[in-house]
Amino acid sequence: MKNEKSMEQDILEAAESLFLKKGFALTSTTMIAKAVGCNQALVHYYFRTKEKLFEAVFSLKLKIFLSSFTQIEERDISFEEKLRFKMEKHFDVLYKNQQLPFLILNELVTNPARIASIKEQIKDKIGSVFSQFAQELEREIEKGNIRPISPLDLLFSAMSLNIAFFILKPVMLETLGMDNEQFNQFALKRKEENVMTILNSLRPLKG
Amino acid sequence: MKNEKSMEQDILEAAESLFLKKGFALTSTTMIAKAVGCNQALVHYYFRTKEKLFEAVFSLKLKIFLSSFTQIEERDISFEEKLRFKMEKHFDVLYKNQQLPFLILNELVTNPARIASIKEQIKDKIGSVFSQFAQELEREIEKGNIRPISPLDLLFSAMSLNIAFFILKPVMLETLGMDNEQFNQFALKRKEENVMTILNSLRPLKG
DNA sequence: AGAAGTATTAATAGACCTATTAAATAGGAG
DNA sequence: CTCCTATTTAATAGGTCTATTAATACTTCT
Repeated sequence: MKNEKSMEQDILEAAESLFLKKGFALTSTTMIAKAVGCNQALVHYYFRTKEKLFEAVFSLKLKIFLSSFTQIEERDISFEEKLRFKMEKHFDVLYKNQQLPFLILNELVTNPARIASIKEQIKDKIGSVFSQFAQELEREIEKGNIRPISPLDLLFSAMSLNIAFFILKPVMLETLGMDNEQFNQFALKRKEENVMTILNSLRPLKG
Repeated sequence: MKNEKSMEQDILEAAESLFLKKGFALTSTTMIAKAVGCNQALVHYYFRTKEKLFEAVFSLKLKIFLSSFTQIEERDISFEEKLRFKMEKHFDVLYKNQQLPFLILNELVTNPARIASIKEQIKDKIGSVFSQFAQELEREIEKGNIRPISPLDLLFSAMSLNIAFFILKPVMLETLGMDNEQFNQFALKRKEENVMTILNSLRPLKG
């Protein structure tokens, strides 16, 4: 009947859930243990320190989060279509990990030391993906299909719209009086709206 | 020689700075006292509890933050111009209070109870401003000057671009290896880029 | 100067947290 | 059954935090 997976896995999952909800500082190993239903010392037995446990959770989540960027679209489709797919993929990943952006930001702000390790994980992959993206964008601009814009600005705008939506979720729930179901409903529309906003904004200026 | 303002004011300011940097949970009254150079008990003497001290800081900051929305543009200018001014104002307020979005979000996530009081402060003003905005937008869409879009979506997109820029500041500093000066430089360009992105995206679809 | 009030400090209670240690228990191999 | 190892628990040291209390310094008024 019971979850026979292993205590270690249970602890990891409880930790993940709590870290995502509360962040590192507000989650205690005592709370994690209580959530699992085991002794608090056991948390330390498996992961030695709270810090190490957090890293186990965090690096896993970070990989998921970055996957939406690093995947290269292989099919032979237009730049705009590629951009659309990337944004949709990005949005989907966020949708499935709604608290993740907050967690990342929270740790970035409160414990910037942690950024160093992130940087390493990101650098290589992102670098090459970005330069390819920049190249393709450049070409489109030259062809006059797209208004002049720096690749960084474009990437930033696209990411901002998606990320902000989930970051601002708690604001929305409260101020608009939504529940989770309504929010998810809204998210479906919002995904398309974000894509539209970016694609429209890229149209060349005059004619 | 010394700052003669009053200890109370000093404490408030130190608290503000620390709360903005670290958030509520990671700021201790001991740290605040140390920053001011007074005894820790004094912090409690003036503000009774850490919670009350935080509220003093927070509600003040919140008013500043909301001011960019609630101000109505009086001049007789086009809808697009109004939108441009509002976005620029919004961006400016964020620029002057760069850590504020994070603080608000942080407290919203970790202590949602606090949202209740925010809601009250927001509701009346925002409500009327929003409905006027919606009305004007509706008219522009009917005239064919702007593609169909819900006022909520538009507001959200505009806010998202601005807020995300400052929320993501720590990510940028690290991954792009910027310093504060470079970030501020980038912000100037980014303000215009955000406005452009929104305005361009609003152009009617076909012709 | 001295009394009365305010501002500030030192000391500490009580709660909770992390991490460690040592002891209890379970389950398999011989 | 017995030993061995891995898992789990109880107990606790040592730290930090908030809040309170009692004592001291500083003002002001007479």
